[in-house]
Amino acid sequence: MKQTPRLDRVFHALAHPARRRIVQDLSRGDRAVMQLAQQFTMSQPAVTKHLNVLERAGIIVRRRQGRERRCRLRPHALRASAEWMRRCETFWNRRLDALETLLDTTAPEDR
Amino acid sequence: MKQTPRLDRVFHALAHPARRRIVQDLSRGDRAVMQLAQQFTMSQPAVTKHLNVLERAGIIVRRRQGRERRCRLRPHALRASAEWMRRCETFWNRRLDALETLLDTTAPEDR
DNA sequence: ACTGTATATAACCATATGGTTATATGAAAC
DNA sequence: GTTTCATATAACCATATGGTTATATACAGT
Repeated sequence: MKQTPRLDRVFHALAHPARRRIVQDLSRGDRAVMQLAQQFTMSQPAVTKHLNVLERAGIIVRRRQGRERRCRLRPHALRASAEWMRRCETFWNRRLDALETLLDTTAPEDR
Repeated sequence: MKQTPRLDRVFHALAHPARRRIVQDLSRGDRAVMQLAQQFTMSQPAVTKHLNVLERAGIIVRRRQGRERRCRLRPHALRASAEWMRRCETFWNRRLDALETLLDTTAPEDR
């Protein structure tokens, strides 16, 4: 994934349980990297890599604060992906509605 | 990803543009594999692989019909993922609300 | 300046992903 | 039964992913 568009990156970022857990944690407030890393068995560099993935997806930002780097969620970044899924369901429902209408109008006696 | 839970598989499945395109196409109606493959420059086996990913995620099902195999969307499979994202936003909004309340009550003069 | 703490980077490794071509299978048509 | 069409599988390849350990960097405290 060299220069992948947002949707790719966001969905990919959310496809890993560790990253989802990070996101959920951040949805309750900002966290330093160590605070996040403590919850996992994996090494600190591994956590940093996950944070990089989330940052590239636009889901989080990191800013220095003293010697820590605090991570903050930008849930706005999830919007497009959520929209995509919603739209998909909408189409589907419209399809179901159409089917129902069809059944109602063309073959009521079959039901 | 050996025995990954649903969320992992669904998000991963949606992280590829070809697979999202397939899903969008299927949201307009069932399609045979060839019908789907024609839209892409990639080979038919590549498309089959993408369909496998979508099927393992529970997003589509395939059934024989004559010598074709028709693909059908099961948008229900997207539900859990959409919910997850929605919940994440909800937490975030609650946090913003709390912050606002805090600002209102503790330091109205700073605004 | 020196030490410790927080985080990032480098180098490495095993496995997964996404693609290819060639071939096998399954049902249809002749 | 042989051919043909639709699809899947096998074998292969390059690159990406997710992890590790060791090391570098950045700031804080003394």
